[in-house]
This record gives sequence, structure tokens and C-alpha cells, in this order.
Amino acid sequence: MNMKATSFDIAYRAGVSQSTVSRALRNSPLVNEETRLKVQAIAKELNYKVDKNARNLRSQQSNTIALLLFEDSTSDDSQINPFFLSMLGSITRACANKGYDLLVSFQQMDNDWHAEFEDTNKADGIILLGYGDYVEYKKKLVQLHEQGTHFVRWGAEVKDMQVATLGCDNIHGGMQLTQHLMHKGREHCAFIGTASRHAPEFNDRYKGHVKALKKAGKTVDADLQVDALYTEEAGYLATKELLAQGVSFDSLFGACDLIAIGAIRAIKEHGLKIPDDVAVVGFDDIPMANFVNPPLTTAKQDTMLAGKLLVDNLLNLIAGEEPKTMLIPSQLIERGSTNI
Amino acid sequence: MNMKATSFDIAYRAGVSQSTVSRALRNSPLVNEETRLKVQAIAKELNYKVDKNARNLRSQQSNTIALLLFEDSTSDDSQINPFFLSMLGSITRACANKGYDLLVSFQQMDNDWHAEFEDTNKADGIILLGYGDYVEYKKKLVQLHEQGTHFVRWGAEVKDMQVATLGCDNIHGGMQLTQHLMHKGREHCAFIGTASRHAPEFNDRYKGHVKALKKAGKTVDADLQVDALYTEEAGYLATKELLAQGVSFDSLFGACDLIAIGAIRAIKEHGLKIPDDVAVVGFDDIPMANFVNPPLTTAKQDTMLAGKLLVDNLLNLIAGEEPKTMLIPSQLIERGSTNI
DNA sequence: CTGAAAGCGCTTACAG
DNA sequence: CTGAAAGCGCTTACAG
Repeated sequence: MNMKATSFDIAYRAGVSQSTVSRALRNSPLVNEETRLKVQAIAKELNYKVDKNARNLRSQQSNTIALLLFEDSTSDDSQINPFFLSMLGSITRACANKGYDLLVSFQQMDNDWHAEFEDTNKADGIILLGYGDYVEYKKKLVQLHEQGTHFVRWGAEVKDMQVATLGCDNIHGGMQLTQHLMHKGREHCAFIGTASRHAPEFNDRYKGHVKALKKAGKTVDADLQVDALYTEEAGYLATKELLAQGVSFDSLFGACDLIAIGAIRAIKEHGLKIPDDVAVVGFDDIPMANFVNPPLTTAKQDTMLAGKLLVDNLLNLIAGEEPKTMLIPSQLIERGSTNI
Repeated sequence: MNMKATSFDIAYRAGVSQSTVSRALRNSPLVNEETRLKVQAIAKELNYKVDKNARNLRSQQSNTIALLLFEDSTSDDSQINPFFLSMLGSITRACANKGYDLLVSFQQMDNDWHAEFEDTNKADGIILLGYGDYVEYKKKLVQLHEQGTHFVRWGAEVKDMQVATLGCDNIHGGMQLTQHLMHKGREHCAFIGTASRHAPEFNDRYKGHVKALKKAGKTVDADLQVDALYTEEAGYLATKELLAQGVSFDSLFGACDLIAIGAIRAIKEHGLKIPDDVAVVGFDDIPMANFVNPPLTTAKQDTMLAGKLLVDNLLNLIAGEEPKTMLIPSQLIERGSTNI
């Protein structure tokens, strides 16, 4: 390998100034067509590539977005919720479409966030993704906000704060699922998922669930709600506990697919049939949902759209627009876990 | 927001030169302890962050690794093989542990790769991950190699080329799975997976399969091998075709879990029982494997280890060591799809 | 242990 | 349309 070519090398060969090279390569209208073509030809020949560090340093922007994917340290260390993985895929694509690079970083919720990408001029803005302790989380949001960092987040709305948030319409989605269960003639629906501060999304889904019950004139039975974090194991254990208590129910709402999948395992182990004895629904529509037995009825979140909107929103924010908050509707996907 | 602080601001307040600030912040032994502490305190107070563009431009390295995740355009546009997603997770973690940032980029195999991260000084090296057309792929490898790019790849070995490759011991894994099936008394094993140029990994697994058969003194029946790409749908269709042809088999080896899961669907639809009529094995141990019905026996690839080794290898390569090629053993995970 | 100075490779007013 | 020059914010020989 010989040395990397610089714009000066090109300038020398083209017999023009380095400034002109810079302009020609950026397709500036200020430069003569002929000159431009000559310069570009030489650049290609020398396999010249702009040094991004130099460009970014000079122009004070990076054309890069950072994605912070955070998790509770409660989750085991190798598995990321497939839903977020799917979001990651769509965000990567959306960035590529806009000509932005994506810096990905996993963070433990309880650590100091390594969120200096923007401070550090490595990124123009940040996308936040993940579940985790809400109180801890909010502290960090406030901090980011005070530093003037450009960021958008995925999730439930944060109260008392003006942050650009994109999320699924969890309340409506929860309502829809519970109505679906009632429509199938189910009377007693268990809800597995934390109402704690760890996943506000789950809480919204629960609200939707309650709303549907009330709307139908049913009473809400507190015994039927059991806390659980966002893992298959948590769903399994919570459901097992519920079954052990002898509470009776003919349907179960897992606050996310992973929980629902764990619930299915517990229900089957207990000797009950799905959907005959217990109909089950989840939330997210992760790839697995279609492959469990029986396939899981769920509320699909449109990750492709979500990724695109997150990126669009962030770029708008960077461009100086007001932070926008939006809800994306979920879509009911009926499968075997609720269809006799 | 007031202006971002620079090292000059700190120098001014600390009453030292900017050079000393730079040294102090990098914990250079050249600087007096007292001075260092003072400088660091002021830096913290001003919420100072090193400008990475300036640092990288000056020091000519980026402390960033780029991950190129490529796919055939044949696969549908939203789904990435969960196995690669899992690799992505472990690579991110491994990078973080080494203090490197990770730039992620999805690429269509047939496009010109946007692999200029290193040329462009945005990354010190590149990790390649994915399935795809081998011929196309090799062309690009040669190109990267000629450009002197530092990269390591995940996959089967590439012939006639000295590239740092890390992969699963697919031949041994394939052998192990087939031996497991024979051990369970299965006589006629179908193999679903392309022997074409699209996934050399699959070909190695097939080789292992054949090796096991030969070792046991069995004949290899060409009718029992059907090509399929690496999707659930492809596995489903290939198995359906095999069943339609009336070829008889009592076991089936899917070249990856996704294929095996598709095969399970086809077999069930055909009215056969798993594992009673047909025992099924896959490869990878993606999260789904444990949730299909029945749970899938498979060869687990250790993605945590793989991610760590890929990153370690790349950093060694960047540091000037020789490219190393290694195989990671897979581990047989027995589940219901082969256990009566 | 510290400082003055050069320079990484660009972009972009400024002047023509 | 083009060029000379300044400067983005650092790191690091060099000299003391």
C-alpha cells in the first residue's frame, strides 16, 4: 500500500488548486464542468476518499447518528429483546437511505451512559431505544436535554418533558387485544407484565386492557394482574405463580411476546390447552410469535415505519425543527393462540 | 447552550498551556500529578469532551470498527437472520469492552459495497458478516484486500486467499448432528440446504453430514438433498417439494434453524408427526429454536465467543499481526425434535 | 515536567 | 469560475 491520496495530490495532477479539488468533489456549482470531470476522474484513478475526520472537523458535523440501545442489567447478558433487534435493523436501513452512518452502542441502564457521541462530535444526534428503569432513565434524559443534545426516543411518553418521542399506540393496542379476547367469548383475562417503573409501555398496554374491560361493563380483577419483566423466563415464572394460586382465567394477555411465550410454556406444563382452556395474546409480533405452538395472536408494531420515522424526526430536530411526538398504531394479528 | 469548551478554554482557566491540558487529559505520565488533577477537575466542570474528529484527524486512527452486514437481495427486506442479529449483539459488546465504537452498515450483496469506512478514516477496520453469493462476494474480498483494508470475516474458509476468517466448525457440526440422528435409529436423512455458491457454510455442513454417513457405512442418496436458501420459507417449500415427490425419509437436517423450522411446518402440514415419523435437526440455535413445536435439536454456535474473537482478531490485525483463521466448535443441543 | 509550534486534511469565506 | 489563506481542535515531536 502506498500512501493514501489527499486532495493536494489530486490538485497537483489536475493542475488546479486544492480548493478547486474540494469543490469539484462536492459537486459545487461554482466549478467549471470540465474541471470538475477532470478532477473527479483523477480522484477515481487515485482511489481517493475524503478523510471524514478532516471534513467533519472542518464542517462541524458528522453525518452520523448514534443509536443507544439500553437494557436493564436484569436481563441475561446475551439476549436482546428481538423486538429491539428488529428496530435496529430498520433504523440502520433508514439511516443508510438518508446517507447517514449509524454508530451502535449497547448500554446498561444503570451505568453512566456513554452518550457522548454528540458532545464528542462523532454523531450529530442520538436515538434512544430500550426498556429499563424509568426513574433512572428519566434522570439521564434530563441530563441529555440540558446538554442540548439532539435526540429522539422510542417508547411511551415521558411526562413533564418536551422530548421527541415516537412510540406505539400501546393503549389502543392493549384495548384492541382485550376486545379481541372478549369477542372470542373470554370472560376472565389475566395480564402478565409489570405495572412498575421498568416498562411504561407495559403500563400503557395494561391501561388499554382495563379500558376495554370497563367499556364492556366488566369489573377489573386485581388478582389477575401479575408483574413480570420483559423476558420469556419472567413470563413463565409469573404465569406459574398465578396458576399455583389457583386463580381461574380463560385468557391471558402477555405485555410483550416474550412474556406471552413464557406464559404459553407455563400453561402447557400445567396441563391446560391453548386456546381451548386459555387463549393467549402478546404484543410486538416478533418473528418467534409465528413459530410458537400455537402461533401467537399479537399486536404487530410496524418496525420499518418506526425506524424511518425515528430517523426522519431526528434529522428534522437537528435541522432545527421542534421536537415532535407521535404514536404509531399497532395491528392485530390473529393466530392460533386465540382461534379455536 | 453556550459554546462547547475546547482544550484552550481549559488551559486558560488552569493557567497552563494547551499541550499540558492535552497531556493531562490523556493521563500522560509526563504531567505533574497536581497539574493533572487540576486540569481534569476544570475539564469536568466545563463538561469538556475531546473532539473526536480533531483527535482522530491528528492521530490518524479512529478507535472505531465498522460492521458490514450483507444479505442477498433474495431475502425479504425486513428480516435479518436472527443468527446474525445475535452476532451483532455480541460484536457490539466485544467492541465496547475494548473501548471501540461500532459503525453498523447493512449492505445488499449485489450493490457496490459502501465499505469505505477505513479509506475514509472513519474506522480502523472492518468486520464482514452475512450470507450471500459466493462469487460476487469473493470479488469484493479481493478488492478489499488489494486496497490494504484491515478486515476479518465470519464464515467458511475462502480458498486461495489469505484472509482472517473466523467460523464455526461446520463440517464437524454437521457430522455430529447426523451421527445423533443415526444414534436415534434414523436410517434415511433428508438434507435441506443449498449446495450452491450462496452459503458455503451450508455446503460444509452437508460435507459433515455425508462424512458421518460414509463413516457409518451408509450410502448417500442424492435424492435426499434439496437446495434451499437460508429462510423459513425456503425450507418450507423445499421440504414440501420433497414430500410431494414421495421420497421417503425418517429424519431431516435443515442447514440452518430457519430452514429446519420451515421444514417442520411442511412436515406437520403433510400430516406427519415429529419426531415420531420424522426427526428434525437444525443449525445455529437461534432463540426461536427453543420455541418451535417440538423444540428443535440443533448445533449451537457460540455467538458470544465468536463476537469476541472477531473483534480481538481484527484489533490484532490492525496492530500488525498476521491474519489468523480459526474454527469454533459447535455444541449439540438435544431437544424434542429428535427425542421420542 | 512544561510550552511554543507544526500539522493532520479538509471546507469555506474572501478576493479577484 | 478559481486561488491563497485561515482555521476546525486536537496530538506530538522538539527544545528547554
